[in-house]
Amino acid sequence: MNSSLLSGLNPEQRQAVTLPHQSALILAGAGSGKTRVLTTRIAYLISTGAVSPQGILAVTFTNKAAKEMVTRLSAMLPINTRGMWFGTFHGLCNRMLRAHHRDANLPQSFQILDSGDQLSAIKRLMKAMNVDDEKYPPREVQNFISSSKEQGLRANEVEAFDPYTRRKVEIFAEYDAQCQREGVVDFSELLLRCYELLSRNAAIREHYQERFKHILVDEFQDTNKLQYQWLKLLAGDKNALFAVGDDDQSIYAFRGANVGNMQQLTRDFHVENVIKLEQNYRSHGNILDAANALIQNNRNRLGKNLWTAENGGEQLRVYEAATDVDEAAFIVDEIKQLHSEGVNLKEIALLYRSNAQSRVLEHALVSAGLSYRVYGGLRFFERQEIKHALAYLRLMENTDDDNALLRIINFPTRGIGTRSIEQLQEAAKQNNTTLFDAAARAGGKVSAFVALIESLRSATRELPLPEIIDHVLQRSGLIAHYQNETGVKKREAEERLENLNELINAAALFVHENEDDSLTSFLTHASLEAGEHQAGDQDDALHLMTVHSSKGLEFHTVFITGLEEGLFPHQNSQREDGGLDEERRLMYVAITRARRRLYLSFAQSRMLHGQVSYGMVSSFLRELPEGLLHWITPRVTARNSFASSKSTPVSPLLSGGVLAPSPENGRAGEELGWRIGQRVFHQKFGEGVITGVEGSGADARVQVNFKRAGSKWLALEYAKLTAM
DNA sequence: CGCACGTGGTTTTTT
DNA sequence: ACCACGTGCG
Repeated sequence: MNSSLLSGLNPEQRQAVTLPHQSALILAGAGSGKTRVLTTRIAYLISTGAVSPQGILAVTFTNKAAKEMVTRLSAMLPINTRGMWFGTFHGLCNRMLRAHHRDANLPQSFQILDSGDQLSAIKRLMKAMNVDDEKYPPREVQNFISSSKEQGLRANEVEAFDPYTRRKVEIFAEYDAQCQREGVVDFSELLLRCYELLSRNAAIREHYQERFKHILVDEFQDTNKLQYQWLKLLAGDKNALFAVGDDDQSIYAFRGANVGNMQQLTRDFHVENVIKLEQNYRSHGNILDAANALIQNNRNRLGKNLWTAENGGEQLRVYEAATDVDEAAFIVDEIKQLHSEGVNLKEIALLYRSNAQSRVLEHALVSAGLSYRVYGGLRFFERQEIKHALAYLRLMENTDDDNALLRIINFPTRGIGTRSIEQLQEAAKQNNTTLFDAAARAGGKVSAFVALIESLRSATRELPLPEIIDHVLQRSGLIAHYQNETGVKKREAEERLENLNELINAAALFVHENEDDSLTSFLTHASLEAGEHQAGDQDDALHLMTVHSSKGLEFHTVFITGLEEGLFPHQNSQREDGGLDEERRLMYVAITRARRRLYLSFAQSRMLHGQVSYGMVSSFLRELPEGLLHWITPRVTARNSFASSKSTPVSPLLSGGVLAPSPENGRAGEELGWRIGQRVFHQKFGEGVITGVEGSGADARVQVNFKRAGSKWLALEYAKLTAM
């Protein structure tokens, strides 16, 4: 065994890496070397001869994480990583389903629907079923279907006690039937179908159980019920399930992640000792102390406390801005300062709770000439022109794919209108065939389309992948279509042409990197790895992203912005069970992204949904120990008195200006000294902010958004309000 | 067919 | 405020 593998590991990491053949739960805090432990464990198992590389199944959630593991493993051991089963849940299920497509009752070249494809399939089906899409919004139906599948439930297993749900179940059943006819599977179907394959087919199940002696799972706290069942099935009663996760970083309950799987695993697999990795190698002490203090407010934690050998470092810098624009201006100033001190822009992240918040920040950054990258936009394989190109390829591969046909039968336009398409759908239904078959029997322009697809197919049969795509792009008319764009759309079309060209490059790269360079394989790749947004790693640019997408990353300096009650924690989270705890975990994730410097900022007012809204400081900020914080803006506890607020700013201590009240509200009640944005205290309701003023004299009323009690209208004559 | 205008919604997201 | 989507007109 290569003993250098273990050098540099702390005792807990070493214990985890060198565990005997048994199932384990590794509770790995932020920055505790989780990925290192996972990959070193694999390297350890292989190099001690405990298992061959083929005997390992390593599962992650993202392709990026899977790639990272392979890269790090091959740096540790000189092994051929090809043929190893490292991948995402979806990727691995896809692999099994391709290998056993007959047993899974799927065509060999089944196609994968991404969420967008799934939604259009559902809309199309609902139209055919005459379902009122006002009463049953397609998105809701989609959620219903996906979340049912993610619980491991088929349509006939979903409990439906009311007519509304029963109808959705009917749509669910029809949808699955439609997918089956068309030879396509959606994301959750990949998992469910694979689970069913393994549970129903003993021979296949035993084959894989025999093979995968060690199953390792990353980000285990993010697994849903179905994923856990799938893992259990593969583990059987002999194999070792090595799960690494952090319950404090569980931020995906809204998409079905079930933290309870961690507890469940310890029971199901008789895990006696949960190994905790609590030493953090990322952040300075004050940052960790803040994170620890915050997360201690959560109930039902498995429990762990991060510590570091580093010193305390700086205090956390807190800034209270008058407006969102001022907040952005402050951030820009600080970034300029940091940059001049030698901190690279790419070592700085601006985090926010919701995407809409990036706008103001971007505006300020553009004006300041600072380069930045926003994460989480439209991804390469999701672009319209790419989806069109792929639809041609998919239809060539599988003519049953009605989704693909409908996308391109009239794009570029070839005179096949809604009427003709309806006739086709009618005919297909009558003869119980696919749209393509129906089209083959039609005449005129429709048959010309069929001929086009046939000719694309025969002309490209012998060509290598990039040339197939090139041919299709040319002959389908896609290229010509975008080349013919003029006027305002010219620029957009040029970009689309570039992307189409990039698709050929992507195919060339794919052929270079993959053994299986078939079209089916490439199409699968396109669905399952929608592609990182852009390369651009070498540019020195700031990172702008939601707190969610920051998970797993780290930066020298982090700005957590918009720390206002209602925004972060988000308003909508209050309604959901355990919602506030999840928001707190989100804040925990945000804090622990920072290595050296952390800024926390909030604004007294910000533009939200086209309206100025007034918020209070986030309760999360109040949960941080004062001693760790350095208030850059003076800490204000008693605000200007009530009489003076008429003509002076809400807070005279603010550096920036103050919001002008909207005219109609500004007059009303103003003579009493109350105005929008004013912070007030009420004996019964506590702290709040005035969000509306109405009437005058004895009739004057104010609307106050109370932190605890919510929004209320109060008659000024009776209510005892004090300015804060 | 394609554009213009109107309407509703607006937390987080990977596969 | 802004965007995505759908309908109706030229």
